[in-house]
Amino acid sequence: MERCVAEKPDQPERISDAEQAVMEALWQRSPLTAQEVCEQVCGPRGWSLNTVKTLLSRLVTKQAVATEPDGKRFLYSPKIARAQYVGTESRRLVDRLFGGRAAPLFAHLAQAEALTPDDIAEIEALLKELKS
Amino acid sequence: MERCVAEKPDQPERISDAEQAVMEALWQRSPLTAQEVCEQVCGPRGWSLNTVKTLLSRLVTKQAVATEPDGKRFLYSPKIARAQYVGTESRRLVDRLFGGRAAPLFAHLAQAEALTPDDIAEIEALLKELKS
DNA sequence: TATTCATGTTTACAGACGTAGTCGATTACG
DNA sequence: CGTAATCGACTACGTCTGTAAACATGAATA
Repeated sequence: MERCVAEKPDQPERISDAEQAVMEALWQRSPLTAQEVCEQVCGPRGWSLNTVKTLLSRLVTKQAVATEPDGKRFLYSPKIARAQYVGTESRRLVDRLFGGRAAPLFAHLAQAEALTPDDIAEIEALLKELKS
Repeated sequence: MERCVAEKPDQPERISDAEQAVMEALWQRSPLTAQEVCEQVCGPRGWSLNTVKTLLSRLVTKQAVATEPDGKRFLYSPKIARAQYVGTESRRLVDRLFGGRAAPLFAHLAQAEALTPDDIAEIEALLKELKS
């Protein structure tokens, strides 16, 4: 009887810090096996393959990555785009810290000398484009 | 013998989401009693006074708020400035998501129509100032 | 075929977090 | 003085995270 199992607009489960590292690997290239993901991240983070496998399955549960069987193993690929992730995360920050307005964030970055002259130039260019 | 107990540059403990709500109250006005903090936040978040008290003590442990005894109760005040908190948090985001460069964050916000014309005007003004 | 290897699945476990109840001391009130 | 209200301290407990070990299973190999 297929009773409505799909609850669509399930706001995407948060992706944790460690999980993000795995996502980054997949966003860079995919599909990958757990092994291959490990090759990308185990070194830098000092993780074991097991850790990566755990993170991958959690990400599958969270619907953030998809699996496709390939012989005895799985190939993993991201199911959400990096841009989307970046979007919700930065929005979260802007909401939490700046009452939802982006200008104060910008002001803060500027003040905190977090903006290099290059950044500033780049942003100016963007602004010009926005106004056209 | 005073064996180096002070470990100074103890990178400031993360402040959680719920804890931040308490901090916001204290940043707005301080010192406050637990009671008063609750008056600010319990309503909106549907918390009990106990919850606030727990959060306050966790914040004290984290060295994020200071206590000053006042008769039988305590007065709480922030020990870290909001600007500092905002600073580390936004830096975290920029690092995690944009490889530490602020321009891409800006670009993203712009693209995601998260920038109102007002924002844009404001940012232009800021830029002008930065360049002077 | 018996063993080893690779791989996904299950279980583990400590620490952080959200949310709050309980306890013990102090104070205020009747 | 006895009792209720207040307040901080301690305890609780389920979930999420970081990090992995143990297990099951099928494939490769000796």
